Amino acid sequence: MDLDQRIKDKMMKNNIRPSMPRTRIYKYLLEHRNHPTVDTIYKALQSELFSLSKTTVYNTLALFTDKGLVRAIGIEDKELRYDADLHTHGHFKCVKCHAIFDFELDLDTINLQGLSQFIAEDYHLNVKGVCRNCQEV
Amino acid sequence: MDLDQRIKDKMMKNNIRPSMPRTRIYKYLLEHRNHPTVDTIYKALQSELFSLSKTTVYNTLALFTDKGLVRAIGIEDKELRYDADLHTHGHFKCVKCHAIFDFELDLDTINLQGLSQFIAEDYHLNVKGVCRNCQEV
DNA sequence: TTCGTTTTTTGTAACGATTACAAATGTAGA
DNA sequence: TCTACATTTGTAATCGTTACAAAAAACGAA
Repeated sequence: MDLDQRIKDKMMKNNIRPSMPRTRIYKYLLEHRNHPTVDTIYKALQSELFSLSKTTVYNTLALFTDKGLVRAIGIEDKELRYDADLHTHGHFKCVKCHAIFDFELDLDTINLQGLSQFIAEDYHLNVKGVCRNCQEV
Repeated sequence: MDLDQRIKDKMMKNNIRPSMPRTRIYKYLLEHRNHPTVDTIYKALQSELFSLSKTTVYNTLALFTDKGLVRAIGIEDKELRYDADLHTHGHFKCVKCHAIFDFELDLDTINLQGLSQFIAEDYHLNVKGVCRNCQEV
């Protein structure tokens, strides 16, 4: 089964009608793991979806987030970024070059006794600092 | 030494001139650990600082954050919240009542091998879910 | 103290990401 | 095809935040 078909199946399984903008946006997120912003996605897809509206990108990402297809990551910027990678991982933001990196994270190793009173649904570990490249300068 | 004096000392130690708005804002943060927003602080202090400007609150909090007196926490909202509690802890946001809770967190228990390439300066663990009160409904 | 300089505060205007909303378009089923 | 519903679109509004320059306050030297 090819990628486009898998994307459609995934969407239908989550009660999302696989319209053209939606499948393109989801495909873009699957193929670009660099945590794009709404604007990045919008600009990238304009050439293939002539009439695409930015509102559609917003609507679609809100829908995806709601249905659990993607995660919104807000790491100190004012604009949200989106991530189709659902496996547990943290985000590192370099304060010098502003790039965002994924890093491996094993939630099981964390002592989360402090959360015993809560029903936790979603974990976001955001770390800021200096990335490898920027350390050399 | 009384609180006001300790606040002034703390500020001067961090190269922050202890002006009236600054000391009041810092004091407010020390006495209100519920992660207030800029607007909350602004409204609360208006009665005692007649001419206070919202810009001053923004400026002051940016300065405090820069000097390491407070931490800005951005937990999925568009507006930042501020926390004068510098001891390591996580933030839990209830998706039902939108309240934000602190929870104890031992960073040493986390396997952060994935960060070995980076120089980490700042950790933010944000968890979303349902708080104790909202579970009962 | 007084003058001149620097820092801080203030108010207004601008910015930018996001949302509201209603019209237009597309889609599915009878 | 017709009808009902879902989706997309464009524009306008919202709202937290920032830019900026003027006003006010604090400081240091003479």
